Amino acid sequence: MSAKRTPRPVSDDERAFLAAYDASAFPHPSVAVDVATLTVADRALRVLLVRRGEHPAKGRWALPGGFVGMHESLDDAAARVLRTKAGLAGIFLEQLYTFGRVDRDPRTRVLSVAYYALVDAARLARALPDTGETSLARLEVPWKGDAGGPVRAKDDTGAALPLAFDHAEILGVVVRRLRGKVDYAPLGFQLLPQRFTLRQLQETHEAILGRRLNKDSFRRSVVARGLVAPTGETEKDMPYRPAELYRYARPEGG
Amino acid sequence: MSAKRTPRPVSDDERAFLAAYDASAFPHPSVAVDVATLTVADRALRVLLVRRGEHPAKGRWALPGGFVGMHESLDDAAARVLRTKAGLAGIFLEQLYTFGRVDRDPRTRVLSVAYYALVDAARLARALPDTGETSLARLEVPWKGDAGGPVRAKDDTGAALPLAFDHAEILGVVVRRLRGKVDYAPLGFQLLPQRFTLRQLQETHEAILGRRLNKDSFRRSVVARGLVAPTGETEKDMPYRPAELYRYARPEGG
DNA sequence: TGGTGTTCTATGCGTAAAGCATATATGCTC
DNA sequence: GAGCATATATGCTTTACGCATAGAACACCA
Repeated sequence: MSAKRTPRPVSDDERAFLAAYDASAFPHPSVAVDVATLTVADRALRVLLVRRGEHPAKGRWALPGGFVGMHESLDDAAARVLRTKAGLAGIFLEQLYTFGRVDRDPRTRVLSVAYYALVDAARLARALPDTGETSLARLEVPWKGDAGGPVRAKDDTGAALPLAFDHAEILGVVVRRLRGKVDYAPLGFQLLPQRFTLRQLQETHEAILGRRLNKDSFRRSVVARGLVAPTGETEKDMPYRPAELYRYARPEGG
Repeated sequence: MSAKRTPRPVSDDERAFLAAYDASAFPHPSVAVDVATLTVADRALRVLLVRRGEHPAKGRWALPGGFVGMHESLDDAAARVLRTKAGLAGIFLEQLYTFGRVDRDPRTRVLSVAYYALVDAARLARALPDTGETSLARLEVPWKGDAGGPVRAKDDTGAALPLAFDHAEILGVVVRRLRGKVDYAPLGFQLLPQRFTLRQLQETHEAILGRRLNKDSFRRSVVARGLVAPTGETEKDMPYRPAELYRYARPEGG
């Protein structure tokens, strides 16, 4: 979304209008960004949650978030949240949806512009201090067509984590978005290290989609579309035949 | 997005926090909604624009919009704009994307939550008074892959209409969204009257996609997926063999 | 009244892709 | 070197898509 600013001639008339404009003439909702940082580990889709130490919803689990400053763009605000609250920078980050129910925050009217980020599991594990105040929750979303609705996040013991605000709804939207995009957008590569096997890529897609895929069809489709390029290397220390390592290849014109 | 509000137990501790909370502690961006109302006429995708009578961007063409009130949801605000500025109610309306560049409005920091609405051309023509202050601009968007970027809106003489703010960018996003969704979401039906011929449906899809489709494949795919049901009626007063009229049929489980 | 023109609708066929099964290859362990 | 688990390659079947052809329905016109 990096659009160039196109300077526009401003008349004296308009200049006078702008000088007289009172931005605080009537109250506006507050605006926050919330970032769902996703990864795939143990064949499951996971999301980074932080335990809230402050009111409201103190003690519950929530997506990292923060209010939007007056002089930063939405994309910049989301990147700032991701950097300061998860220690991650330079990874895939895209706007998801804006949640605007009137009573979604008990403090006051707060809109949430939700973003989602994709990282490979190893990098996320390195970035995260294991303080107990963060969790990499499993997202288990049955297929059930397009119905959607909120999602349950579980820790590794299988216990459901209580989520703050409408964050369960946000997670439902993000999973459906990923499922819709994974077939044509290079999402899986963002969830893997630079070199990966085709099996890893397939398992990543399966974790997103919540269902198994046909092995041969998946491999043929991926290589026929030129999405991946072989590196010549193979994985190491496998107790069976090692697979070739591939890398992401932009399909023509990168 | 009609999520049920789930009441949550509130502790005395939290009650005290909420009572002391100062919502105006620091400045927030203003929030507006802008609605792109789309239809298909003369085999072309068209969007409803209004000429701005006030600063800023006075005299330029813009999407109908308005600020979000403190006590209305985003969806409600978009429906209100659509009702009061275009005289339309009860039609397809969905959130598109939120635009948050810092300098996108010269007055002050204004975020725009963009929505798009779909109507059939006859209904839109009935709702619109022909005052010269509104325009049903053609959207001509070449295919050029996924690159995107701003879009040009033209009136029926082919003259380009100058757009206010970043509304050309919004139109670019909405066209790409429609192109991505039309294959699997029931968008075309929203742009047609209740009864329509398969040819009309195909031309609607072609207008959205900006390219021609294969007639036989389109018909087979649509009927095989059970998206449409024949009504038994046929069109009338055609100078050639009239086609059967169909209606939208929810694919299983409606 | 019957021919002409245009579009609708149905059918068949060749190609491409997807799903599925089978066979061979490779590297580790014992 | 035998056994094992997985990778990789090949072939077959089913399904969808693009394209061409043929008959059907209606208005128009001589």
